[in-house]
Amino acid sequence: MISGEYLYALDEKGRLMVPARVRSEITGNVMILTRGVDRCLWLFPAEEWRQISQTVIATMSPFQAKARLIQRRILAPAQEVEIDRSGRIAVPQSLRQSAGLQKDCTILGMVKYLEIWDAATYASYLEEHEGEFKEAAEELGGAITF
Amino acid sequence: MISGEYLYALDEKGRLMVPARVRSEITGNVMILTRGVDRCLWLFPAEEWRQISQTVIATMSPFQAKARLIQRRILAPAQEVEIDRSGRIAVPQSLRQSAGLQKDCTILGMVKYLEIWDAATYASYLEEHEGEFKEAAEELGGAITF
DNA sequence: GAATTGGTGGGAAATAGTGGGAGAAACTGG
DNA sequence: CCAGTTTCTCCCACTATTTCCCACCAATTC
Repeated sequence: MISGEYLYALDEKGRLMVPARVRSEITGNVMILTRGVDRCLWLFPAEEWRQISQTVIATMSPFQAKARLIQRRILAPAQEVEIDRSGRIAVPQSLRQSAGLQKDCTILGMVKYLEIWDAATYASYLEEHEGEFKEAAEELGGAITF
Repeated sequence: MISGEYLYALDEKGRLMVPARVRSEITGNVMILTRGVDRCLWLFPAEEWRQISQTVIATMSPFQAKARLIQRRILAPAQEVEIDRSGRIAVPQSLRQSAGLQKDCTILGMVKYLEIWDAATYASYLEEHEGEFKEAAEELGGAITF
């Protein structure tokens, strides 16, 4: 169960901390980094990624346009990254660029995976979508009570 | 499992790097290069190509127009290319032209094969299809949950 | 305040990528 | 069929990047 909201800075070699809390929850020191659906990166524990990518691949043919699109946008950018002795990963140039990562990054625990956002981008995303969030909350309200 | 998104430049002799990560995943130093379905080239490990082309051929008759078309468009342009000691392939003029490769090329790992795009062409492809991608992702949501 | 854990920076070796030279092969015109 | 020219292929040398490791600083705990 990965959660928490963290702030770390990319260093000059493009490395980023994986929160200690998260490191202690996963097995091994290899994770999978790929583009997320919004302007962020997704960081998966290897096993979670295996399951998701298998599910996606199983429904895909290179001869169908939609399948190619999903594959190019989610599966293709995926790279294995190794957590070094200090608990950091190297974020490849291409991924840094696609999520617009500058220096400060917000890392979000999304239960089964992590999201990596440029801190400023994430702040404005939250602001812009606050209204939409409240609508979504209303909808859920019908199904969920405490 | 070939993945990753890479940026390399065609040099003046028309040569292009095969990413080191990919080279370490395949056996031998011969690959098959052909035209892809969108404005890109497909680069297959020899063994994968053998399987795919066999499958395609098996379902094709030279007496059917569609079959001839697929064969002309995908099978016919295929060429063996050799990876040199520095890890590059020479991209033949005709294929370079058909994918509109200028200088900077984006290479995509598509699990079983690679795609080679002109970097600018690929960037605009992604932009143009981002909306469509998000719709497709919503649909996937039905199939994939945690 | 000493010891442990978490985070940052940077040096050095290994690996990856780039450019270009030289010989081989292919093409062209006489 | 041959000589001149161009293109291709193979290989090597240089440069840039990445990776690995260690030292240090900060924060927390005992």
